[in-house]
Order: sequence, then C-alpha cells, then structure tokens
Amino acid sequence: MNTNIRLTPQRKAVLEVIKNSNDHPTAGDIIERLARDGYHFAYGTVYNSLKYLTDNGLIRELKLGEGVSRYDGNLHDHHHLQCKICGKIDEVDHDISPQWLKDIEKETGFAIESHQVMLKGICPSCREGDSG
Amino acid sequence: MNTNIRLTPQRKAVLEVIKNSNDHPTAGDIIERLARDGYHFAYGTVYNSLKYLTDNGLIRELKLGEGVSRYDGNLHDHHHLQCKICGKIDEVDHDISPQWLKDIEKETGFAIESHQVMLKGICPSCREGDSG
DNA sequence: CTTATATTTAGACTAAATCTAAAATAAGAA
DNA sequence: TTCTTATTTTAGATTTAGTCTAAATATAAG
Repeated sequence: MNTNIRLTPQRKAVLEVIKNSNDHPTAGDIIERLARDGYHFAYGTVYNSLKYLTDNGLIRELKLGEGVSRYDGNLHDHHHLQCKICGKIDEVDHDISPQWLKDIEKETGFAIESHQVMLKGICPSCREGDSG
Repeated sequence: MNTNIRLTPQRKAVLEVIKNSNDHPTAGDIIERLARDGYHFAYGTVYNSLKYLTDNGLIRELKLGEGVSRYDGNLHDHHHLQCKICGKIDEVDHDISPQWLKDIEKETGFAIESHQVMLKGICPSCREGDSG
C-alpha cells in the first residue's frame, strides 16, 4: 500500500461518499450522491478517483456478476450475498477454508491471489412474502 | 427443467458452438464462431438463444466479474479460476463445504440458492515467466 | 518564476446487452 | 389445405457502464 496518497478534493469527496454508504454503491450511485452533496465532477474524474482509491487500498471494488462494479469502504475480508428479489447485498464474515484453496492450487498449478464468493438467495424480508 | 424444448435452427447452432468450445466463450466469441460456420444471425437472436438455452438448463451463464457473460456447456457443478495475466479460465471440481453455506444461512437468514467462487491467480505457464 | 508532472474536465467513443416493431415461421383448428 | 394465433427472428435504435482524448487547470520541484 502506497504511503504517499494524494487526496485531491475530488478523491476526498468520493471517498467520503463511500465511507458514508453501507449499501455498496455503484459508480452511478456515487455520482448521484455527490451531486446531492453539491459536487458536480466529470464522469471520468469519478471513475479515475475510484480507480485511484482502489489501487491505493482505501476502498474495494466488488464485481458481483451484475455487469456493474460496486464499491465498498469495508476493508476487512468478507464475502457478499445478494437477494435475487430485492437486490439487497449483505456481508458475510465467514471465510472459506485455506486448505480448500491449497488443494486447488495443487490440482491446477495456479498461484491463487484472490478469491471471491458470490452467494445468491432470498433475504429474510423477501422470504416472508414468498409462496414456495 | 422444461421437457418441451424447442430447438430452432438458430438455437441449435448456438448450442453447437458452445458444446464444441471449451474456453467459455462470450456472446461476441459465439457470434464470431457462428459467422465462421456460415451463420449470420441477428445480434438479438444470439442473445435470445443464449437466454433460452440458459433458462432451459442446456447451458450455463457465467459471470466472472469481467462485465461480460460467458457461456459454458459443462453442466456439472464447478467453479472457475482465471489467470490474471493471460486471461485463461480453468475449471475446478472441488466444491465448497455445504456446512459453510448452512452456517451463513443461519447467520444471515438468507435462503441460499446458488453460489459461485471466483478465483484469480497466475496460471502455470504464466508463472514460468514471472520474476516475483 | 519557470518548467515539469499530475489531475480534472467535457465530451466523444466503445462494448455489451436490451428493446422495439415489423417480418417470417411454426402450430393448431376448422 | 387454409385461416388464425402464437412464437421467433430480424435490423437497427437505444441504453448502460465505462474508457479515451486533448485541452485546461492545479500542483510540485528547481
């Protein structure tokens, strides 16, 4: 992690929005929230800031298979669980077994650098209303 | 799974391309391969066919966090491993522990319906040339 | 102050995928 | 077969997420 991080006003504002969100916003969500706070940055600036903040370990980029990137201010290792009905994303602290990863490395010869588990299901509030 | 599957010539050709591929092609790849085989279907037809085949369980859609969907004719449960350098996708048969999923269901209250593990790393042939 | 480097901006551009309305095809009924 | 209805395909416009570019601005170093 870079110790010489340059937080321009734009990057700072983007970081603030993410730190103040707990719903894993997309770039679009972030631009919307910045605008609500009176910041009207260029589209590209927000993307550049997100990349810079991600590269420097201040935020995390999540790709949950929706075709959109989401951003997370929670730097602790965790996985995600998305409701198929309402789209809500929950965080899960359990990590998968390191032995499982080692077995896969042995089997495939890959050096595994990162892993992400994506769980899809029905959240408690959507389950209440289901019929099956 | 629907027992009354209607395989139009378009759907059949799309299915064939996927069954004959072992590299998890994207829609773009599939259109390219169809064209090589002399099939020039409308863009939308290929997407409709992919959706139809996926919905009917004849193929699987993979969302590996690249922002593109890939398609897989291997219907057996498995996970995927992508090389950060060359982009090659490998298949992994090991499945994660059912107990792990149960623990998460208990913790979150979600009814988990599907899970996908995405592993990123460096493949054996790219490792040979690395300097770190 | 001057020069070099980094960043932001507006807007054009790209890629993946969806949508739409018309045309074509297939299936079912008489 | 012919008529009617439902399904599928087609071409192309549209949407969405994100990248790229060149000029303008800001910051840092000498």
